[in-house]
Amino acid sequence: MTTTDRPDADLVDGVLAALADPTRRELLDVLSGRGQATATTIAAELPVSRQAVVKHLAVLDTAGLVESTKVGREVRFSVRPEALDTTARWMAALAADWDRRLGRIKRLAEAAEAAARDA
Amino acid sequence: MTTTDRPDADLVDGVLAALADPTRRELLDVLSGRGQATATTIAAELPVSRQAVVKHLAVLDTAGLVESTKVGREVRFSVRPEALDTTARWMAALAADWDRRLGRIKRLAEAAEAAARDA
DNA sequence: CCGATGTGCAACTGTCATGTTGCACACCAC
DNA sequence: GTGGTGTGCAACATGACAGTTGCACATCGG
Repeated sequence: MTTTDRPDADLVDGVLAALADPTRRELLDVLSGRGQATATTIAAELPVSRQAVVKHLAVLDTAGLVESTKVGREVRFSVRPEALDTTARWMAALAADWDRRLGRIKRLAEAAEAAARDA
Repeated sequence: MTTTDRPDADLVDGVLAALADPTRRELLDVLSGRGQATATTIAAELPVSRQAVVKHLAVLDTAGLVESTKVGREVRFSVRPEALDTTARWMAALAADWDRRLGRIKRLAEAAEAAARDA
């Protein structure tokens, strides 16, 4: 069960890449707090230009972390938890996998030590 | 409960930044499979040089995802699940938070619609 | 129709991370 | 000691990305 074998590898890849940027995480905080917001609105609360926000939102959209709706001449964005949830589960499974393997290694080491004692 | 308020913000930041790189994730797969490995050993299984692996391991070490032990003239690395587990929990909590807020927004919207119907 | 506001697109710059190569140094076995 | 193997350090090229600015286009209110 390696990382790349999992079917949602692409999804996880996108989410991790998106969340790696602190500005994007802050942006998501603002957005999740408002429920709905446009790029212009969000930019007013962040130390970056509107265009920077637009680009970040594009990345987040590709990653499936936000969705957009056109209302008249403005585009309202909102948060989408599914991809985040999937990635969280992936990560928890990976951590459990590491734990399992470490336990196995440890048992093997102990067995080898016991064998060495007997020799 | 915003993202940056959480006490392990630095830890999460490091882990996310580290896991954002596909090569590092592949490296971690190799390492978790072997239990123990040196930079040279890992580089033999990846399409990058030993020096590249060394740099990646440095990042992973800073993020708390691996630990190193000097044995003679070689440095053996192994995986460390704690930081990964913490980040997984952080992410699950964030997803739950988004869900909660979306539910609240939805209820407010329905209430507003009902009020508009009455008017 | 017309000014105002919001959005989309494109070019440009600076910066940072990845990956490489070359060399010096430390350690193990014989 | 000596050759081989493993590691550390430094300089360098390069590619990706964040962020900015400027301008064109669409849309709403009066």
